[in-house]
Amino acid sequence: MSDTTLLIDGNKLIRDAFYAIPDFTDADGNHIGGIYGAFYKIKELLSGADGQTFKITFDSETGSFSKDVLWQIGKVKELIEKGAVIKAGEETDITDDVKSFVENTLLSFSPSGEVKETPKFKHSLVVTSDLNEVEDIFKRASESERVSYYFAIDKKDGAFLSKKALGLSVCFDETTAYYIPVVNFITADYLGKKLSELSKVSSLVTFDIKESFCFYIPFEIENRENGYEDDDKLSSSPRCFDVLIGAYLNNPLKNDYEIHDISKEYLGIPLQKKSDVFGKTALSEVDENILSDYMGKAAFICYASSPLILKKLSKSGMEKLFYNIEMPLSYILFAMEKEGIIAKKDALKEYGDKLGVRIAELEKTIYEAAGCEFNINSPKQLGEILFEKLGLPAEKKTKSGYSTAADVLEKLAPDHKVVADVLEYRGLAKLKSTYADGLAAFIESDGRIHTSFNQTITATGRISSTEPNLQNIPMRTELGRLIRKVFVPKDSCVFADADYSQIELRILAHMSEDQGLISAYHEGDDIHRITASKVFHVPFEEVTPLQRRNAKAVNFGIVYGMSNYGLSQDLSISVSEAKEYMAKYFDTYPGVRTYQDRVIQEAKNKGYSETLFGRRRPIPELKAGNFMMRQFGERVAMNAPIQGTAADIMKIAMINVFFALKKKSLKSRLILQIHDELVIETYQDEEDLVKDILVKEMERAADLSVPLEVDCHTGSDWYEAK
DNA sequence: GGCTAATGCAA
DNA sequence: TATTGCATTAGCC
Repeated sequence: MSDTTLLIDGNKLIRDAFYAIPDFTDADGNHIGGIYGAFYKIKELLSGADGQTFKITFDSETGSFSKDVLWQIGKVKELIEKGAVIKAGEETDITDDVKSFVENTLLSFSPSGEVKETPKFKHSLVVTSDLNEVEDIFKRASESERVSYYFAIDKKDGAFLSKKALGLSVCFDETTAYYIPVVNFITADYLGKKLSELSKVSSLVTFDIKESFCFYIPFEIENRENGYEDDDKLSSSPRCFDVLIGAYLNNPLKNDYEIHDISKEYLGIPLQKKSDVFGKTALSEVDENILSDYMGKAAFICYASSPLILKKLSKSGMEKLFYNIEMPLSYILFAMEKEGIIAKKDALKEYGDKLGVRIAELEKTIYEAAGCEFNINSPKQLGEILFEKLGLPAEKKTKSGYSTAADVLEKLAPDHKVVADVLEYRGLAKLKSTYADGLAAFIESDGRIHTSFNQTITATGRISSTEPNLQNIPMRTELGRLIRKVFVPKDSCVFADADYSQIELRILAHMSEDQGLISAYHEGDDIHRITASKVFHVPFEEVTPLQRRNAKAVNFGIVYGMSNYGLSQDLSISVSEAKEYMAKYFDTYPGVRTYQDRVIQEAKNKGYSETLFGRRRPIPELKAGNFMMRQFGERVAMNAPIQGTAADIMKIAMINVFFALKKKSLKSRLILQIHDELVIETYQDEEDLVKDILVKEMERAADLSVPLEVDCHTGSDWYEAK
């Protein structure tokens, strides 16, 4: 019997159909090409299999299927169930009933009425590694105003130093994409040189340009010496264009933009996700045809989408933000990643071992107090031990059980030694796993850590840092802060560390135009003390430490759009006291309240908030039905312009500093950015010049109604320099 | 192995 | 019931 049974793998059938035929969407915009294609294929199969039985199954691996495909698989299952003449997973006779069910289902998806065909790739692909042909491709490309390219890059374990180019795709009109594998005479070096030349005469477009800077430097960067300029005079000359950065500025809320997202959003063309095409295979192991096909499509997408992305940027007034800040910054971030920072492996190990000893002691003590061994790192187990076995007073807080968060345990610690021990254990375990052991794993063959600075992640415009995150190295506790001693400059160098003094509050002063706040910044540098003096009506000299601390908390809270409750938690006071502080604050600085009301109203009207430099953050929460969501939206509306403007200013400062170093032909290099702080690995004989550049360029990055102030220190490690 | 929740580090 | 992030561990599927 089995040799006459027609076996159909439903999952594969639908996925293949999804990518094989022109896609259709229904009235709701759902992709249904896979459903249509699958039924079409079934119809074909059945018509040639009279007298046999058939069996359709849906049990093959679906883990790597895209959401669109999975959704369609679900729909097909639903349709089959509804039809009731085919049972999935069971042998079925090919009857007229079955045939007409398939036929009718197919007809219901016919591309008429509410069903419309979506756009598709039109280009043809040319693959060549022939030197003459490649030369010809670049020659013809150089006659085009706009040329897109995309590198196939292999990276071992994400290590920065292991990056290798496998090939390059190029596209300069909508008819053809080229893929040039790296073989023989076509080296990564050669391709880089061709791109460098090309960048003099054509605007180069790609996706995630930071990844390609290790193969070439665009002419506009190579040739540049001046810092940030607030103009658009360069619009007629060739400029690089990163579709990823453009798409991010247009929608900074989207999590990870990938090429298929750009394709879908701007061209309407569905493309398989990179991970669906290549899985976990290293790119160097991938089938050449599959690779070149994907690469060609990537170049085509960059070429075709860039004008649309630019148009949207212009419409939103973000063209200058894009060309004058984000694009040059991208190169600077690359240069910082490439430079990296030395981390002393032995010192890290020693530090970790020391922690390990104390951790083991604490473990023992805690097990004794608990009367049994358990996993202290598991909040579930810890909660059960503390609040059930030992019967401590519990605040049931989390979805899954007791909260064992630090603020809960801190209240119990004075009365219960075991809780104090748990807190100490937690602190040390954190330092060991995340920092001592965690950082050591990222030290590469040059003894340095090369973090990734991500430019297209945050909703507000900040940079983020990953693998490892060098923007959250401990600072507040002495033990944690000691980690910074393992970060050291190379021979003949020191670190210069410069940070803005309260940049966000100064931006608030500027944007709110509150005269009290503005004059406070002209009066002196201890803004918290000044605020305390004004809020509590006491002479500046008589402000108590408590008053200053409270004023500081309010100053910080205001930037986040804080509530009475939030302040009360932060200061461990009652909500009514917190309310009083807030009221006094707003009496002192009435412009701040007016400003907050204004930005909330504007965000409600426009649907987004905006920085001084035109960066937008959409706030859909403001239209939510849920009160809490709307409240959140209001806090975001108050915070985003401030945090975002601070990010803009820092980016401008980085461009100023980078090109000032270059103009003066200094050897010192920017290596870290921590939101309001820059670190330069500084040659000793350049120390004074570098400090001067840092302070001057950061302070002149924006012209506000209050001065921007920068503190700068040097030291022989990061601990000392900060 | 992929995903989420809880936790805690930074500005 | 404070803004923006990222990494780790457990624990579940």
